[in-house]
Amino acid sequence: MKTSDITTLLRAKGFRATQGKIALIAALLDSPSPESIETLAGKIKGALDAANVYRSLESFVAAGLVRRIDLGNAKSYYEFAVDRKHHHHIVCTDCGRIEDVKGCSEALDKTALKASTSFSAIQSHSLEFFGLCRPCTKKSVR
Amino acid sequence: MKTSDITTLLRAKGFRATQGKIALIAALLDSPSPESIETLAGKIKGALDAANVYRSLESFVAAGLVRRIDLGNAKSYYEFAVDRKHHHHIVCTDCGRIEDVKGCSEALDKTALKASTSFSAIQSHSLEFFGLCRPCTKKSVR
DNA sequence: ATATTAATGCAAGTAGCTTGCATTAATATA
DNA sequence: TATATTAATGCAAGCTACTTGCATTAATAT
Ligand SMILES: [Mn+2]
Ligand SMILES: [Mn+2]
Ligand SMILES: [Zn+2]
Ligand SMILES: [Zn+2]
Repeated sequence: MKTSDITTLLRAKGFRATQGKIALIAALLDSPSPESIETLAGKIKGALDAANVYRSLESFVAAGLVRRIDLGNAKSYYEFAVDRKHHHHIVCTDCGRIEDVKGCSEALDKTALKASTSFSAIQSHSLEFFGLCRPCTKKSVR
Repeated sequence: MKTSDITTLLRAKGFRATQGKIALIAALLDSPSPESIETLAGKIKGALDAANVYRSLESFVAAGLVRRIDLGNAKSYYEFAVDRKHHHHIVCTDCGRIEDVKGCSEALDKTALKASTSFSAIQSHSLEFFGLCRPCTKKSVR
């Protein structure tokens, strides 16, 4: 995706195409897996200060450009969402590596709702796996 | 579960049966769904100060007495784990109500691991649903 | 009863995130 | 192209959830 496309995307959602927001979207596009705010801030090298990295990411989530991922470790992670379907992740408990787990059984929400006694609708879910990646498995055997 | 049983349980895991730890376990036993630390601290009325509520809960998790649940909202929730199987939760996005979702398809981990290119094992997963409970659905229609 | 040491209370510190506000820069308008 | 408008920004201060250090206390072992 070129800078001009990012500009178009931002304007389509009502944002101004600022240096900071363009750099942030570019950094997210550059990442194959969800990135921490710290990492994203590093990638954009001061194009936005910390407070505005937070502000911009949340505004992107509200606009549907980006997804916030919760990996159970107190930090928020973000991934680009446009034309990228809902999916899940595996996190290595040793080194932190994150891999996409493509796809999602449609039945999950239905089954959970059917089993529920007090809920009338399920809007979303979060499913994250925790395990050991091959490099870390080798390390621990060594 | 009586106080004497809690004492036995704590000692079996190498803990001393202190007033604070007994009160904390009792509070957890009293809760049908995961509780926030703030709520637990309230329930034990000063039997432990805040720092030791954190310390004790984490030591219980390490000992397998308690599970930490992540509901995507920056806080940790805890639920009693002994003789209570792995399961999931639905959270009401409006009022915060939490309900257990019993059971878990064994296939989840297997499917994810099979699809993965760089992981050799999956140890656990977190699956939480977000939706609207009946009372809140009614409220929003009104 | 006494010794040992896990557990505790208190205070200070940290990480991740939020908010207020004056200034700046992106866009709209002339 | 110049000017007006206001979204976006930088900076500073503040907040919440949580952690850590350490002297004291109380649960258990002897
Ligand atoms: Mn992903
Ligand atoms: Mn539960
Ligand atoms: Zn899914
Ligand atoms: Zn499960």
